[in-house]
Formats: sequence, structure tokens, C-alpha cells
Amino acid sequence: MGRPEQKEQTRRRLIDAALALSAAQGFGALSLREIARESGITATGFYRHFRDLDELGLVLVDEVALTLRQLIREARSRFREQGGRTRASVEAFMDYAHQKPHLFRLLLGERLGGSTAFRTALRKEIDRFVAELSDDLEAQARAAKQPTADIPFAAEAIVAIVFSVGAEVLELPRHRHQGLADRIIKEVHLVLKGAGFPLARARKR
Amino acid sequence: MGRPEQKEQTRRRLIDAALALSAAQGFGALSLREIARESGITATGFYRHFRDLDELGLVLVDEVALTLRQLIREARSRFREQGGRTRASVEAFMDYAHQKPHLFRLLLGERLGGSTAFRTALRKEIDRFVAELSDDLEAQARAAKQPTADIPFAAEAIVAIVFSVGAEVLELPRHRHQGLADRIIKEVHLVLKGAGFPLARARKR
DNA sequence: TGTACATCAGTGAACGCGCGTTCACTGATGTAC
DNA sequence: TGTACATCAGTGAACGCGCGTTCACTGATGTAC
Repeated sequence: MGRPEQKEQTRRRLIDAALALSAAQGFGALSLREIARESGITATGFYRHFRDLDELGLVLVDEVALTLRQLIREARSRFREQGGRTRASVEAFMDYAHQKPHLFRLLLGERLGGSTAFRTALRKEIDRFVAELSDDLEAQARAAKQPTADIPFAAEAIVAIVFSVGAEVLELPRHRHQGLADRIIKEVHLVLKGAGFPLARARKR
Repeated sequence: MGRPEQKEQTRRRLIDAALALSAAQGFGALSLREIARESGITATGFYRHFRDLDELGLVLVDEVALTLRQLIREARSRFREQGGRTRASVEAFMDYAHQKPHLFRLLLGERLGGSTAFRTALRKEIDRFVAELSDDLEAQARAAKQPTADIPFAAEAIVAIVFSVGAEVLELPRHRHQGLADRIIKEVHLVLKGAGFPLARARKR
């Protein structure tokens, strides 16, 4: 293995260690030394890869948001009509939050803490979620000849609901996840209805 | 001034210092020594008032949430019909967030970080907002003989929207606050409409 | 293919710093008589 | 009201610790010829 590959591998280990450690304590509580230790290199070696902890943090945000967006996009694409799409998206979201609570925490939990660069990056990622959902809903509305004026607002509201209420999954035992998902879906449907989407028969929980 | 009063005064100074310092850096970044220093006592004196930083943190959450709830309740009570109430609540909320960004940050920003006790306390406060709004909307719906089944969901969704989207006020210059408020109001109206509330003519921004 | 030199990922010692916590203390306030 | 003792809010020295960062270094990988 050549030098570039070796270096890349160490970099990966640093990133993965940072992700794993965020699990237990949240990114804000991490130290450079701790991450280096977990990665099996000395603290000084860290500087060969990142200028400081914040720079690593930005990489993490990027990776986490990308993964989550892909998961949800994929879940949505499995459905054509609205009813199933909401459920599929919400469930993909909650699965992710439940299986990688540390990463999800990173994406949400530091929204108000951390450095300015960090907050800006997080805001941008949230905006991407909103934009993607907005485009998606608009295409649907157009196809069905519904009005589209409210859609950007609806998209923002929905992302707020899913992320805020969805964050509860972190505190809940597994057997209550289904109830939480139903609640979120119900709330998203209220928004969609308010924005003029004729919903398929509401599903009972 | 007697000893109890003296002690209470120092306690107050600790709390106020902690609130003020959260402004610049967020509660998570505070140290016991820093707070003591800012309060004009030695670090060891801190222990006469709180077992540790977390215990102080819980007091802060309590105070902040109480103040915000009172402000919003008061704003709402100045209106009887729905249109003005949403606007009044949202504006009270944003005023508070804008004038006391540090306290607002505390209420939101640490929702996923911090100790378990901290998170539990924050969740309880959010639930109080939801319960209060829910009761309020239900009373209105009953008076107007509207259905009430969706109301708890609508209340949870609205609180999520106001807190999530409202958090942006912290990053925005003053002249864009009005636009943000309008957006939030619009989104809240989508939910209310979805839940069966006949809205007064929608206000233009 | 072999040699001589350059690169640079990772090392390990050392630094100064602020942290939380302990401890024995001081001296003003409070209480009992 | 005056005296003798108890309380306890706040002090200040001391501790050990993990932190981020610097520095000169080592030795394996890469490159030029």
C-alpha cells in the first residue's frame, strides 16, 4: 500500500473514531487527544490530517447529512403517490436516527452550539433537505394540477416537524417508536392537507 | 441584610452570571470556575450553592422556560380570535429569542447534548408549551363547534415549527426578522388549516 | 536493477493552562442565656 | 443590653488531570538518475 493510501486510511480512522465517540458524548465534548487515541495515532499526528477539531467536525456534518438524504430519497422513490411516501420517508428517517443516534445527534444537536462555521454548515444541510422535499412536492402538485404557492412553506414546516419531533426517538424505548412515527406522519399530513394536498384515506394507527 | 438574604443574593449572582456567559458560548462550554469568577466569588464558594454545574443548569432551564411561557401566554391573551393570536405568539417568541439569545439557546441548543437530567428537564418544558397551546386551541375549537381530534397533533407540530424555524432568528440580521416571522406564521396557518380551523383572511406579508 | 537523496506520516517529550475538587481556615452573622 | 459560643458563606492554597500545541526526530515510502 502506497503512502497516499496509508494516509487516507488513517484519515478514515480519525473520522470514524470521531463519529463513534460522538455516540457516547456528543461532538461538543470530544477532544483532539481522545480522537487520536481512539484512532491509534499520537495526538500530534492529528495535525497531518486536520487543522483542528472544527475542521474534522465539518467533514462529519457533510458525511452524515449526505447519508441521511440518500436514505430518505431512496425511501421516497419507492412510492409514487403521497400516502406511502410520507410514511416511507419518516420511517427511513427514524431508522437512521435509531441506528446511528450519535450521527443524528451531530446533525441536530449542535445546530445552536459550536462555531459559526459549524452552524452555517448545519443550516445549509437542513436547507438542502427542505429544497429536496419542496421540489418533490411541487412536481407532484403540478402533475395533479394543484396550486403550488404554499409548498415551500409546507416543506420547511415538515422538515421542522420531522427533525424536532423525530429527535424524541433518541429518548424512547424501541416499542414506542411506532407510536412516535404515527404521530409524526399524522402531523405531516396536517401540513400537507393545509397546503392543499388531497390525502389518500388517512391511515389509522 | 441577614445571612439568608446575603446567600440568596450570591446565588442570584451565580445564576445571572451563568445566564450571561451562556450568551457568548452556550451553557455546554461554561466552567464552574468561570461562573464563580464572573460572580465575584471563589470557585470553592460555588459549592455552598450548587452540588455541581448540572444542578445550576436545571435551575436555568426552569427560569428560562417559565419566562418564555409567561410572555407567550400574555401575548395570546390579548386576542380572542385566531388570526391575531398566532401573530402575537410568534412575535412574542421571536422578540424573546432576539433579546435574550443566550437564554433561548439554552432552551433549545442543549436539547440533545448535556446530561440525561438536563435533557429530561428540557423535554418537560417543551411538553408544557405543547400542552398549553393544545388546551388553548381545544377551547377555541369547542366554542366554535369544530372537531378537536387533531388538535394535540397540531399543537405539537406548531411548537416544533416555531422552535425549529424560529431558531433561525439567532443567525439573522434584524431587518430580516419580519420576513422570518411571516414565514413562521404562514407555516403555522397551514397546520391550523389542516386541523380544521377556519382562518381569518390570510394576512399578506 | 541499484543507489542516493527527498518527502512526509507519525513519534514522543515537553510546555503552560484552566479545570474540578479537597481541605483547613476566617470572620461576620445568628442564637442562647 | 451584654457576653460566650455556634453557624456557615466565602477564602485561598494545593492537588492531579487532560487538554491543545510546539518541536526536533525517525524511518518507511517515493523519486531521480
